[in-house]
Amino acid sequence: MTEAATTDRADESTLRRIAADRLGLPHLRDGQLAGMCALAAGRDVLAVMPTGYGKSAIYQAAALFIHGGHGRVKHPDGTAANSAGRGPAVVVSPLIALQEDQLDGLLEDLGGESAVAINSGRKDSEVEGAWEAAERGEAAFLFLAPEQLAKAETVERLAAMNVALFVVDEAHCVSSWGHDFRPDYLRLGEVRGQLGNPPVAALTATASPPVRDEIQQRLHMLDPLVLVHGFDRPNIRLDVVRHLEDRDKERAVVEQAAELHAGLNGPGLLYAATRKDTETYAAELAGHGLRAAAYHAGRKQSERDEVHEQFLDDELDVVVATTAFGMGIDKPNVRFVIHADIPESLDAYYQEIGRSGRDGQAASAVLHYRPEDLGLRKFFGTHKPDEDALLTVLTALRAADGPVTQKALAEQTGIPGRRLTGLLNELQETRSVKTGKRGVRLDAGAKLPRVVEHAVELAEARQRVDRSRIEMARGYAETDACRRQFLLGYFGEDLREPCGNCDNCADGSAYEEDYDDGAAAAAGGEPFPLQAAVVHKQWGSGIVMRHEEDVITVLFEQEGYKTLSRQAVTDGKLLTLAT
DNA sequence: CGTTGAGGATTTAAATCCTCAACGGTGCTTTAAT
Repeated sequence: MTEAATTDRADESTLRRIAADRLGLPHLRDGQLAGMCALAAGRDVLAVMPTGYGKSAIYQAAALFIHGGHGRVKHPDGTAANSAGRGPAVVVSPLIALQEDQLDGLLEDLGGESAVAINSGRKDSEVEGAWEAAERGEAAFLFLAPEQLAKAETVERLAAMNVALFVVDEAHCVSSWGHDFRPDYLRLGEVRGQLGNPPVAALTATASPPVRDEIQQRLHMLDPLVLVHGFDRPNIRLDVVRHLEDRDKERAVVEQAAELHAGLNGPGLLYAATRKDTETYAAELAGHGLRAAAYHAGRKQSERDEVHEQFLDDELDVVVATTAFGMGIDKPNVRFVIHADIPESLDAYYQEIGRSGRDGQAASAVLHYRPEDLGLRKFFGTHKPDEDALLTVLTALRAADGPVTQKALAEQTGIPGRRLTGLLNELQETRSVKTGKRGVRLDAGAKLPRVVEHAVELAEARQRVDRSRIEMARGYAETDACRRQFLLGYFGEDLREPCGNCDNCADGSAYEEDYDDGAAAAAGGEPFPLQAAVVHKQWGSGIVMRHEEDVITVLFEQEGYKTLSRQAVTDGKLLTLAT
């Protein structure tokens, strides 16, 4: 024990030295060193920290530590690995632009070919050069998108070089994109296995408890160290403006942008739900004399780059954007974030408003809300499984004798690769279909129509959870209580007092009808305290997320967020504390 | 689920009302045609 403790301290000082000397970080913030130590010792780490806090330093220092030969990493299955320490950290990043940013930063600090990237934006010769730098042991970091890891050759080539760490940046994408938009995100846990189960670092700026759980599960993380830091952003003022008519909302949004820009004397973001709306708002703001530009995925890459650059250089007052704008943006002086339409979840909302006030100065987040706007979010979240296609895939799997590679399956069924991945993800949820080293296979005893049915049920369950997340966003918009208490509660943080910096605190409604949690708990009157694990007769196990005067909100694993009447809970004995 | 725009019907024959279909976000990669 003592020996191990001494060694840990030695590692700690080595990591501090690496951070200071090689990454230019002489002072580490809360959680950074703990994360580095855990990773360097082979433990998985999930870091939930805002952009600019220094999440990346966690994996960077740990990777340099291992890559430099300090590693004595033991994999969770007990096998030793990386004693030579020459393999790179594989960093999965959702956007090529983010890969390039990270790469530039590392090359500035470390030089040479210490970091490389593999993506479609590079010439074949560059890609081959990157591979060779990694194979020589020169590159300590290799950046790529999850789609690259969908290619068997890529995974095989990586597996041959003793990967030091498996890093998933913007890890909330696993949960938010993996289920439809970018299905390769759901394969990362398997890929990790094929790479010999290196320690995983999952990094994200925002993730509510169920999203954290899903990240851990999908990446096959074992007993990870979960670090949550820098979550509350008290300098961001929170407001919600409710509207009945669309026209009134539109006018109010434009006026508000002009007012906030003048009042806070700085640039801001305006988020709208559709591309068309971003164009309309940008034109109207320009009519008010503001330097405004629209940003969405339908614009040319060159135009998007220009908007991005102008914004960073303070040459724009407002960027009007869809959700396409923002990931990786680290601009300190963004003074306001206005939402013309409510986002699909508070996870998305918190991430978007978190782009303001990074410098700690006063900033403002205003949500313009109409209940009707939730309809579009429901539509975006509606993806019913294609039962015929599922059956086609299952039939092909049944016909095959033993495991089939995905490539063969694609040829056989005529379903293109990406779509097939999505279908296989849905089928794998049922556990009747599994992916092994030699390919995909179907359980011998499985009844095909039953498997399809099961896959549909699971997809529907997921959709129920998504709907409940939309309902939580509605709850935020409609609450009379402190907005910050609501938001932080959603992320599992307990803010004891109303914040004093939101509209409901300002008009006093946050102090009325206040169900005093602390007092009730102290008096022994609250049988289900915040964060308590509970079991519901019908909905199974969950966690208490929120108390109000007459209702309790519980997050159920299978059903999502449910609001229960306190009366019914007390009278009907619906809930029991989990043991 | 809600908004929008086209087209037809109605009636203040030039504007208004109605119905119904279409549409709505996020990015990787690879390939074919200029």
